[in-house]
Amino acid sequence: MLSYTEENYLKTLLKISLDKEKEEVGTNELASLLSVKPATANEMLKKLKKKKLVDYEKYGKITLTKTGKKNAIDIVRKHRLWEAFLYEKLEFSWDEVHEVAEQLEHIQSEKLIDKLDKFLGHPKFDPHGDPIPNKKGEIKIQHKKTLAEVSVGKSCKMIAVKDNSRSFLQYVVKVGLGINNEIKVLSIQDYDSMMVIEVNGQRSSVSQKFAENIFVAIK
Amino acid sequence: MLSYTEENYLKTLLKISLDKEKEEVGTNELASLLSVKPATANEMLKKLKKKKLVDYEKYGKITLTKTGKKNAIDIVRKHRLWEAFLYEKLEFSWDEVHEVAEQLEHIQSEKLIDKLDKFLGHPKFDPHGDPIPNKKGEIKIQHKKTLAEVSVGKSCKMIAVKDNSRSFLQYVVKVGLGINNEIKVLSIQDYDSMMVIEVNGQRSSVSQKFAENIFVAIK
DNA sequence: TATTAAAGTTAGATTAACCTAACAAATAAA
DNA sequence: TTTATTTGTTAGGTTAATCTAACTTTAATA
Repeated sequence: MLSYTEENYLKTLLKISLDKEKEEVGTNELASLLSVKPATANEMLKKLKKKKLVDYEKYGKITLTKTGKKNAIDIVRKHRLWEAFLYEKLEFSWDEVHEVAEQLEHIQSEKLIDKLDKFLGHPKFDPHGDPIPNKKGEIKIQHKKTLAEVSVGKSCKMIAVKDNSRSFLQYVVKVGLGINNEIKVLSIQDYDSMMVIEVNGQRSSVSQKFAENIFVAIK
Repeated sequence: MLSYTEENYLKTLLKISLDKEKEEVGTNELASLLSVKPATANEMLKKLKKKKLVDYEKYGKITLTKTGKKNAIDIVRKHRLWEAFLYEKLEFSWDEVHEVAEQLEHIQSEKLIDKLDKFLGHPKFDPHGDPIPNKKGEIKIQHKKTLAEVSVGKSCKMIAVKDNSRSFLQYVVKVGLGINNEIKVLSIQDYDSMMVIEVNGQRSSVSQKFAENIFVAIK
């Protein structure tokens, strides 16, 4: 049985390795994502190594073992199923679900998750458009493009967000964006790559940083 | 903000004071209900006193303060709402809901509970027949009789159970009993108060201890 | 390549929640 | 009312997860 804390370390390690193809998981980055000091993360890594959940040598690379990864994926599955529940059944807004799911993902009951999955009709994506792993731990990987890669004059459909932070999501809402919305790229500024986009008739100017955090399907 | 552990102490203190009218909450009993040693409970009591959640003097009585009680009731509210959810929406059986709700009751999100309450249609009772406190912390107290108080030849309706342990609940199910079932008391043994009861045509012999843990409404 | 900067590690301390063992107070029994 | 038993408390120790400060290794840069 894993502690709440151990689960969070595994989850974060998985997130780093998925988010960035570069695969370079470092103690400092891990620590900063978990809001702890590097020394703390280092200690936990030793503990997780002893438990055979990560492969790790002093000053070396950090990778999840097969077991570690399965555990991490299970947590992600729980997180996303809860998000779907909050959004679809309890009328939570898009940018509110993450925080509560951070707590719910640690509830220990296989039966609960199976039943929840069934209750929701076996959803494939969470409210942010991220795929929900199945019980076996398989994830449908969709190699997604970001809004930043769309060229002037083209249209696309928003399918997910990269950043799940509340501040970002609220910004997204403010621009009038949501999952499945059509986005038209009206212009791109050469100098700083600012984009003017149109969503449901609403025009907005967005930064490159913003555009890089919106996943889209190009028509 | 209360820790998981502190919440459990408050909840248990409330349970003791409600279950038994005698009101004698002792360190040992508290400790045993929480599966910790008396020394541990004692330490926590000092901590809760400092936080003004319990009133307590050395060797004296333990009582919840107003704040402590409100906190405890909020946890009970969450617990029972989650039980109702598990039972009604996720098809958990009657005897399975308690354990999972023990975890879910600690999720911190007022909005979540409000939404859940609404989603369930503001239920007044949990699957065991226990009243769900409202948001203000008010509980509909139903001074309930137990099956042990029913006399021979009389009929009654089961409305709740006193003991929420899995073993007891499974026994209840085995006897063919459930909330709202009609029970007829066919005979009571003078010597040891064993009862023969009939439920949906099924006759069973039950001990006094069993009968004392079934709450009923007498017709 | 030698030096500096960044990243990672170790040592020693702290806090919450728990323990055992010894002691003190209150209550019940003789 | 004195003694024995139960109940409650204190002291000192453990573990998980955190910290700061000092140190070491690796990587970057001059």
